[in-house]
Amino acid sequence: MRDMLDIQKLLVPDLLDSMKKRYTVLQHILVSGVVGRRTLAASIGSTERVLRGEVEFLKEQGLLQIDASGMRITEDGRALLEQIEPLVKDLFGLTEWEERIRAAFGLKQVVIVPGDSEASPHTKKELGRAGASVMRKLVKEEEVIAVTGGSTMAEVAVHLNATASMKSCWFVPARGGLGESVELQANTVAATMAKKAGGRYRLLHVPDHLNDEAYQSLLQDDHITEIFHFIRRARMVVHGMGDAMVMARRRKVDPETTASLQREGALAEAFGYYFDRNGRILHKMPTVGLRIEDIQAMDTVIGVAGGHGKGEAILAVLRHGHEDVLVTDEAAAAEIVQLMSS
Amino acid sequence: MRDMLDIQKLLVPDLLDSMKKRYTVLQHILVSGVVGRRTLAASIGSTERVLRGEVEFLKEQGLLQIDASGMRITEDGRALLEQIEPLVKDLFGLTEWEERIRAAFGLKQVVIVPGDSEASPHTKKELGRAGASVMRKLVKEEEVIAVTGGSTMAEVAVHLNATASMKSCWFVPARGGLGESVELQANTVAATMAKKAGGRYRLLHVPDHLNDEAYQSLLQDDHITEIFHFIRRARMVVHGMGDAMVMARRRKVDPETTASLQREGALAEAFGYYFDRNGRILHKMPTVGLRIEDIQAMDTVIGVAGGHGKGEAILAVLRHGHEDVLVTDEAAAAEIVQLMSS
DNA sequence: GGTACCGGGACTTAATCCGTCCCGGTGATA
DNA sequence: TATCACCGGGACGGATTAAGTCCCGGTACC
Repeated sequence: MRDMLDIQKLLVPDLLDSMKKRYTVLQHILVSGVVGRRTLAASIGSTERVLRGEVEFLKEQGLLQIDASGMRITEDGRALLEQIEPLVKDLFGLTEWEERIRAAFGLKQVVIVPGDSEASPHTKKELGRAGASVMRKLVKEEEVIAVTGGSTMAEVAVHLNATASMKSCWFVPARGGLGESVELQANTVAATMAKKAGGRYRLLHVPDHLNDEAYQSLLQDDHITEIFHFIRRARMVVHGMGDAMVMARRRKVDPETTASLQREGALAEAFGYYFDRNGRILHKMPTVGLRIEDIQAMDTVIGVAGGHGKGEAILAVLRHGHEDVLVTDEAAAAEIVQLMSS
Repeated sequence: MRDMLDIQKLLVPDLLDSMKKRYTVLQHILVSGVVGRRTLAASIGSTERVLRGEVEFLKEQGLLQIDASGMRITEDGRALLEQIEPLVKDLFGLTEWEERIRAAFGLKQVVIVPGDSEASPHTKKELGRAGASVMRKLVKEEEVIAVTGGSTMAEVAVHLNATASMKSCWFVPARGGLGESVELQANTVAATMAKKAGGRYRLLHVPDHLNDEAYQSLLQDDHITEIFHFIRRARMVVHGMGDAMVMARRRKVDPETTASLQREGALAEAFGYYFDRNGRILHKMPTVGLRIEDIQAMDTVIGVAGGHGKGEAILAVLRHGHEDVLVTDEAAAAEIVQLMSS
């Protein structure tokens, strides 16, 4: 049944909205017993005229009846409501979470796909598709888009495809990040995205963590600095999020830095920075690629991450306060919501 | 899953249409490989502009991509199509049957509810609801509506409810029909409908089958003849359909008439008449209530019947050629379609 | 190098949606 | 019993959307 809903979400998303609206109307009438149009409109938060349209439709379907004293639900309506309730919970529970998280952190948009992307490859794909879909919607012409690496971002890349705006864009890695396996590197993700989207890309072949000396000498290289500047032209960044310790290990951060991170309570990692549970950045190091001030000045910051256990990390990054869009899955969202309310 | 779709059909009736349209577009693109907008519009039978809307939507969803050489399906689109295919077959099988039966007999509308109303009480309820829904849609103000008896009609009555037009209507039995158990009698059905719909009713307390002598003496009674004339004012009749022999027995038709019916190949019964397999009326008897010429002059004739084994009878009534709307279930529809094509 | 078909932009018209206001009826209350 | 607040429904105009139609520049294939 879930499958069916997913398909409908893809094929007729606006009709699901309208289904929700009608369900809500019916639901309100059920609990109110008898209620008038204007009263109901106010309590639902709809306008009188719009509600009227819905009510007339529901009457037409025999789900509610109207007389001079107001509207009340019919037996058919009550039966339908009972039958459809689990469905609506399933469908719109996620919508409620989306809105709660969105409002709590002042985001532009939150998308939650059903399932657990850690447990199910299918959900991971869905997460990727949702991420790609958000990118498609928000991208502008002639834009530079910075992306990070990671398995989730790789999945996003796979589901991107060519649109007019995308074709005029440049894809660049947000950071060097050569520590990881090649198919998960930011460079690879940027290249894949460019290929899928019909756009162009530039790469940054530089290890992620450098000591000061090496960093300074890099800055002497004209080619490298030119790419740095190019990357900083990005107005959109799409990034994964992860557990701090897991990422430190994967990035092969040296033992003493790792120990220091641990001591300071590092919880999350995103675009090369480490965050504690309050979203404070723990670790200042010579950065290769986007700096934190670049992120802050960005038009659109899109975070994509999911899976059981990722909730805490995602929440930490959200608390840092510079995200615009979050794409996650049900498993992580459940944790986020739970942590938010505790 | 079917249940869920039925519910959705009630809340957002155009959901399936819209899904089907988009599915069809995608499907055509899949088989065509690369195809242009105008070519596709012609092959689907849609206008260019409408198709364009759908295509833009599908592009937005990442299900197809567009370049200068035409439109082609994406991997996501192909995956979705594969997932949805069995579902669509299931769903639109019924829609196709509806259209086939509708076209074959020149009906205004055919509604098929999924399931077998003989095997499942739930399907029987659905059949009733569908019948009531059709009535609601087609009824006019200040109308006289003639109804027959039977378990299906009783179910229709239960699902009727008050609308503005319905309230101004009169419900009358199409015929006397006192032979059956009281809750299935046409009189009872008419009364129930009137109560549910907020309308008024008049009854006809006369046995269904009479000999000539008794019939003539009835016509002397002013009260009775007045009701006869009232019933004949009906512009809409809603009736069940049944197996001829079963009905004859239930109506307690005398043995010699029963034998004669059997001899002549009586197959179906509807509004008191018996039909052979070609829809010819077998039996002329002094009628109490609507005469066959009344039926023929009717604006709207709605037949409601379903269940495994009823297909042949329904088909016989359809062949008689004065139906406007048929409401049936999947089990009976399957038989009808099968008999039609053989 | 020509041609036929491609997608996309633009404009107009038709239709629908929706905000707004009013009216007569009805049920509860004082 | 008189009053009043709230009921549904009718009406209407402005805004928004859908859709028919035509054109244009680009691309691919002949």
